[in-house]
Amino acid sequence: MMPPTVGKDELVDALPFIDSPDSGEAGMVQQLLKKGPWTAAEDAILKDYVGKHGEGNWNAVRKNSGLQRCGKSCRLRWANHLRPNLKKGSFSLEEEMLILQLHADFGNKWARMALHLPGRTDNEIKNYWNTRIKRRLRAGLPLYPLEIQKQMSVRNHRQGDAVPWIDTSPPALKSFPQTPPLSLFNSSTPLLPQNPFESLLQDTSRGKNLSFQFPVSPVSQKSVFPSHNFPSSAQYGSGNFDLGLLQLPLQSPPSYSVKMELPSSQFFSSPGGEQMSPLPLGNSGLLDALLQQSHGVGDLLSSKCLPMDSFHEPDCFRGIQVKQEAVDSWKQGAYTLLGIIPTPTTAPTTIPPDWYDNSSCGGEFSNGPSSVVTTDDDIGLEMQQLAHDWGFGSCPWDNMPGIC
DNA sequence: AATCTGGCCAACCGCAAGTGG
DNA sequence: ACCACTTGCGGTTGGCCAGAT
Repeated sequence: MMPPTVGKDELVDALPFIDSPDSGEAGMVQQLLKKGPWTAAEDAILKDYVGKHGEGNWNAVRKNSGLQRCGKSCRLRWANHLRPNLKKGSFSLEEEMLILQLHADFGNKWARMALHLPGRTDNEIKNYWNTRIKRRLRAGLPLYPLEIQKQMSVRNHRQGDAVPWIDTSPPALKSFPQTPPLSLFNSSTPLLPQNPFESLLQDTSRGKNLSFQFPVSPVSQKSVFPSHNFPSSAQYGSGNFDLGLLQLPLQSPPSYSVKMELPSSQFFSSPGGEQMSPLPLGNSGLLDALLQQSHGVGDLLSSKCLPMDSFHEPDCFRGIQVKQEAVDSWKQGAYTLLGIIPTPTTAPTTIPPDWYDNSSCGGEFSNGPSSVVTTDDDIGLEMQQLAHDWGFGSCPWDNMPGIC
């Protein structure tokens, strides 16, 4: 195998501060090429040269100007520091927001981003971003403000292409809140005393601590994520159970995930879901979905997909139903919460077959734009057990493609 | 006062694409 | 088509500085 070709400049670059061969001609006089910070004198020489000869042909700069710098170094110095109309100083707020948007659009395409920021260089933008990333990752904050995440989600879903993946790894549990628990089935009490996603709506790009609150069964006082920390449905027991408020640091909401592994019961107030406290529609797909699911329960009841009895206990549900309206918002990039994995404690329930057709075991079932959101990754196994308990010889969905 | 740490930034490095002989 | 060279890009490194310890 032939060794890779190495450009002259790279040879030069590999030998800092020492003599290096010039221009490939054998026996040429060795020239000393300097590295490191540029001096004002060198800048002046480069400026003068480019002023007379224009940009480009950077190796000629070295040859003709007397500068002891390689062509690459000259080009970089000119592009980043000497060329006219360069902006210096910190990025303005507008520039920062534009960078966020551009990064969401392009990813780490610094040069492309720089085209949209007159006077700024790719190196500047890259440095800004890298610094920002480190800072926010350290702080456990999402890289993008919610609004941009939503836009990414919309775009990603429409285009079906990959976008820079946001780490949705489980946030570490920081603390249990002191909020008095709510009774889930106290009809006079809204399920959610406040919009738990309110903080999500804040601009998080400027260092605000981002967190949100999900009501969660105290039985499972471990963590909303990861899902396997949740107890199985049996552990919820029956009848009323209280919700605690679990405060989670949010690294980033899923950008376009169709899988939100949350305890389904947290979203259910009472049969029909009418007591779900109103949440602002349109601020996020998740909010939309929450609204939709609250309606969806009622629709499920009315369509008799599930027996009424199923709704008498919170532990009937292992998933969240969101009706067709949610599909529309999903098509616009909203998070998907569609479908339900019913696990009634008393009777088997027919799951409409078109609700699932692929996806992985338990965690997610989907049907085109729809998706079933489940509470834990073991649901497939649980469902098999339920099928057994319900008297099926085998799990009725065993033969469904993609369902294990 | 000395040391440590993190932020910031300029510059370097390696690779790939483009170009011309 | 091949090769040498140039150019551009994105990742990484290292030095400087300020604030914290």
